Parts: sequence; C-alpha cells; structure tokens
Amino acid sequence: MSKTVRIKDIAQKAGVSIGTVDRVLHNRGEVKATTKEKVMAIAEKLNYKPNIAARALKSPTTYKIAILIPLCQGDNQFWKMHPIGIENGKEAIYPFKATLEFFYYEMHNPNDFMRQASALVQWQPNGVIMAPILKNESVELCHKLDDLEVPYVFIDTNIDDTNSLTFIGEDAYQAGRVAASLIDSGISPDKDILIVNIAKNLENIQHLQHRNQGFLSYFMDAGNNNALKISVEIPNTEPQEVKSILDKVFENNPNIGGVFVSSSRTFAVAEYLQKHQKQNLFLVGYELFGKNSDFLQHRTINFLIGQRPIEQAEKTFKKLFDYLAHNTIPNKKDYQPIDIINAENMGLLK
Amino acid sequence: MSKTVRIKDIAQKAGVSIGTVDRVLHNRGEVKATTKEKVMAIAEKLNYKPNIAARALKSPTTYKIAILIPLCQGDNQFWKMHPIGIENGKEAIYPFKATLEFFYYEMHNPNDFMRQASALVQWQPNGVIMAPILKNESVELCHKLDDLEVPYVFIDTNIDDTNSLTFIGEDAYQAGRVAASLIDSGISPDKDILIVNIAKNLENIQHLQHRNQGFLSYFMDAGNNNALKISVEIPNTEPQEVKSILDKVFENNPNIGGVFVSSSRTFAVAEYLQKHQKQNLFLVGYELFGKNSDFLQHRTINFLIGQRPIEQAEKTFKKLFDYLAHNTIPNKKDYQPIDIINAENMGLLK
DNA sequence: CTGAAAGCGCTTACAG
DNA sequence: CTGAAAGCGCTTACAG
Repeated sequence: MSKTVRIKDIAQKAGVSIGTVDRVLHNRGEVKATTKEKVMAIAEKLNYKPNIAARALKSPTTYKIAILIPLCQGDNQFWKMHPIGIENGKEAIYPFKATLEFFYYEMHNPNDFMRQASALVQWQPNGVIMAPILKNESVELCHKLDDLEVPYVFIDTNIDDTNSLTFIGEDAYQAGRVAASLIDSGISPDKDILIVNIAKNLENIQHLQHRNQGFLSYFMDAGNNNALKISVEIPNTEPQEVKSILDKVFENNPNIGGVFVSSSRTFAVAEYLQKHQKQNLFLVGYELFGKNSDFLQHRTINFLIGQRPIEQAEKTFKKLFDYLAHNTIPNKKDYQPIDIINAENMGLLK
Repeated sequence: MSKTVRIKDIAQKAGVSIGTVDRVLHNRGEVKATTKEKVMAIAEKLNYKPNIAARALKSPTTYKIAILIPLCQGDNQFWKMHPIGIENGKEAIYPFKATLEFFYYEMHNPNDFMRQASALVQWQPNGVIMAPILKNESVELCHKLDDLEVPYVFIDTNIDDTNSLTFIGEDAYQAGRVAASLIDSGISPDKDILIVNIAKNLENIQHLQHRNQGFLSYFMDAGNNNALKISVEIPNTEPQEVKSILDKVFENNPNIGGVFVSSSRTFAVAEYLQKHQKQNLFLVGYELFGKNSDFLQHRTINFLIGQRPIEQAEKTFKKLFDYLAHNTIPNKKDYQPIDIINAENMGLLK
C-alpha cells in the first residue's frame, strides 16, 4: 500500500501545473498534444484515482436525472416501488446531488409514451432511467437520446441493439423455470397444470413470453410432472371476465392441480379461486405487493416469485450516477436474484 | 429544500467562532457551559448535518477494526464468506479508510477463543465485529470491551443482555418455520418427517435449537402434515457415523417422506441419501455453498435456506463504521431476509 | 495553451 | 475557555 497519488504528484512529475493536469484528466481540451500524452502516461503509471471526497466537496454539480416508467394505477402496484428505490439511490449518493424528474406513461398507450418522452427530452436531463416496455416507441426515444449524447439505462425490460448503458432486471426465462419447479414440487406428477396469461396483447410483452418459455422448458429437462399443460389468456382482471373464462377451463379440465400466473396480476386468479372454493389448487405467480401479499399470507397463493423492485431501482440509479459522476462503465446486463417467497419468509423481505 | 447548514452558519448565529462550534459538536470539552448550550440549540434548530465529504477530505483517520469469527475448515465453508463481505464493506466506505485484522478461533474450542480474544484486545481496535458462538467466553470478552469503551457488533449469533451495538443475522426461529413450510408443501401429509441435528453438543447452540422450535411450531398452527416428526442427533459428519445412525432410523421408520437438517451440514445427509438410494426423499437444509450447492444443483437437496453471508458481513461492517465515523446508532437487532433457494434460482444468487 | 489562486466545509494545531 | 489560520485534494474562473 503506497501513498495515495494526487493531481499534485502528477503535475510535479510532468513538470506542469495542476491546472493542466486537471484539463487533461477531464478532457477539457486546450492542452498541447505532447503535454497531454505525457500527463496521461504518468497518471496511468501512478495509477491515479481521484479523491471523490475532494471532488464532492468542491463541485456541487447537480445531475439532472429523468425517469420514464409506467404510471402506477389500479390494483397493480408494481410500479409504485421503483420511485422509492430511485429516491433511496438519490439519498445514498450524498454528498453528491441529483435532481429527479419522473415522467409516467400509461402502460399500454403509445401516444402517451411519446408525449412523455418528448417532455423528458425537453427537460434536458443529464441521464435517463427508462422502462422500455413499448418496444418501437422506446427505440425511437433511444435514438433521440443517442443524438443528444444523453446516456440511458433500462430497468425491468430490456431491448437489445440499443446503446443503453446497462439493463437491470429479471431473467424472465429463468423466472419461468423457477415457477415451474415450485409447482412441480407442490403437486403430484399426474395432475394437470393451468398456465394463465393476463394481458391485453401477449405478443407485445416479451417478458411474459419468456416466462412462459422458461416455464415449459423446465418440464422438458427437469420436471417430474408429465400431465397436461393448459394455457389460457385473459384480457384483463375484471372479475366477471376472469370468472367466465376460468369457469369454462375448469369445467373442461377437472384434473388441474396447479395454476401458474405469468404476471404480477396473480391476485385476480387468487380472488377467483378463493371465491369459488378452489383453494386446494397450488397457485404460483409473481411479485410481492398489495393484494398478492394478502393472498400469500392467507396461503391462497402458495408461492410468489419476486424481484425486489426497490433494490433494483436503487441499483439502476446508482449505475447511471456512477457513470455520470465517475465515468464507471457498468455491465451491459445485470440480472437480479430471483426471490422465492411464501407466507413464512415474506415478512423479512421488507 | 433550504440551503445546507454549515458550521460557519451556526457560528454566526451563535456569535462564536467555528472552532468553538466544532468543539461543541464533537464534545471535545473546553467550552463554557452556556456557550455550549447555545450552540447545541442552534445546531439542533438548523438541523445541522455535517458534510461528510469535507470530513473525509480533512481527516484521514484510519479506523482499526478487529474481526473475531470461527476458523473456516474442512467441508464447512460457511465462514469463508464473511471475510469477503467485510472486505467489500471496507472498499465501500472509500474515501474513508479502515484497517482490518482477522482473529479466527476454532469453532468449538473455548481455549482457542480466549487466546484469540486476548490477542484482539492487545491489538487495540477501535471497533470489533464478532460471532459470539461460545456464549460464556463471548460475554467475558464483551465485558472487557465495555471496560475499554470499544464498541462491538454481533454477526450470525446474538447474545442478549450485552452492550453490543447491533446484531445482524438470521431469525433462526422463522428460518425453521420456512424449512417446515417447504417440506410441508413438498410431501404428502401422511408421510413422516425426520429432523436431523448435526452438532457436537446441541444444548450449546441456541441457533439450532431455535430453528428446531420454529420448525415444529409451523406444524402447530399452519402445516398440513399430521404424521410423525422424528428427531435424531448426529455428533459429526463422518460418513460412517452418519450411516450407522441413519440406517437405524430408516429401518425403524419406513414411512419417512422428508428430511430436515437444522444446520449447514446438510451435505452430510445428502451424501448418505445419494449413496444409499434414498434420493426420493424430500431434503431441506441450510446455506448455499460448496457441497450443499452441488447437491442442490443435482436435486438431491430440494431446498436450501440461505442468509447471504457476504451481504450480511458487509452490512455489519457498515453499521460499525457508521457508528465510529458518524456516530449513527443502529437498531439493536436487524434480521436479514431468509432466502429460499432451489436448483432453478441458485445461479442468480452469486 | 498554461499557471497561480481562491475556495468547497471541515478538523487540527497553535496562540492567547 | 476561545479565535484565527492552515490545509485536506480537487475544480473553477481568471490572467496571461
């Protein structure tokens, strides 16, 4: 452990002033090419690491960070968590500072997405956190941000072939496999399994598709269950809608032993099962919040698979900030742990 | 959001110099009582928060932190993780600095514990992280540290009635319930359950007792299983020893459907089950590492219950440091999340 | 293109 | 018991 290297040390070795060293290190131009190279070489050789305390003390640069995520409405409180995590992240960077501006778009409304996106651009952020759930519209925004040289990171959903700094979220395929393994260990191998997809338009939602693929893949290479896998789509969580579709399914398939819901709308199925005396069915779904938590607690839902949205959002903010403030380049993808949650360990996951 | 309050602001309002304010804030004495009170009142009112960047920049105080944990030996790699987490914590406090010194004691050897403890005291640490597994000896050390006014925090195991700053670890009782719920959902209600305790001297190990209590409590108020719960003690993980005891148990109890191992030595039972063709038994135990991971991957172990030792150790270090450097008082107890891990989600818990 | 200087908020001697 | 001053390492004008 040698003594810490300071700008001053580099300046001495290079025979220039600390101002010049600073200009080189920050690429602020106005330095003769030969000087620049000499300074760079010395900084490299001495393994210079800036003292961030001094930096924070001096420059109260406030980074403007814009967040573009779905509006949290109705029973689905999933997106309520992310702002909390991002605020936590903002607290955690103290003594550095950031200004946050949230832009919420209606989940499945491209027009609203575009409206929010252009408001975001007008705000002139230094960096952007976005959930690119609508693919085409998101790509368009990415291009605009690329042009403006504004860095952006993805949360929850990923789109390949963009210049996003990183993606932080769930490995949806693997999360499908986890769900499958839980149902497999919870029901006997000769019982049928019902797969419920609750979404307006499944094709647009890659995430749910990946979970479905993962779910089925598990039974190809690992599962014990060798009975039917029945798949059904429900357009929304309206109790009437859910009932009319599921009534029919259960009538035609009396041998169903387990139910898999591929999204956070698990509560809608739990509600149905509870109301219609089918609580002996083994139910697995996603995300610990609101009504899902209640049904888990009362053991109508057997397992939820969680991804800690708060921690995820905090981590995402941190990565973007570290890039802006310290030029730290994150990994392109960062899959988060997949939590298996039941009534017994739910209390300790705050 | 008002402007940040500085020492200077307090000094102005109080009509004294910043030196005096500093003396008051740090309790460095040598201040007239009335001045002191005036300054305190103003600091309180203005809600003064020191700028830690300035503090870090100025004082390169290096805190000496001693760590007293079991020596990691043989198959049980559980304690290999904690030093990693503590090193991570040390990195994370940058630009502050700490010096670490690890004192390892043989897990069940009171003499060695005492020897290491006195070496630790001689090192004159500013703070101590300890795993107080041996109760009496640990309490003795705590008293000595109290006398020396050296703060200490507990990791992994807790002892009430000490002045430990905090305890970070598992809620063992609840972790027992989690294990029970997993076995309950994995085997049919009429199958017997075998409880295996692998430990030299169960009475001395509160942690395992709490897990046992939690395990049994689950079946009192929530479980479906209404068959026998058979309990057995094995003194160590010697394959011969394990075999001779378990052979007898299974001979006398042909109806066993699930096995619960109350400690991280789950691999010893897995080894036995695999070798003697009993892999259809549902096996649940603790801690994701080494051989346990292998058996989980190959589905001989169905579930492991984990507590993320690395994160736990990092968090513990952080709490101690925040107390030393910023006088932040942590909660007396901080139970960590209980992870449910199977072959499908193990890969994402690094 | 480059250097010298001021100052961020705090802590640490030193002088009185 | 109290104040004035120096300095931590960096960044930001300003002067040349």
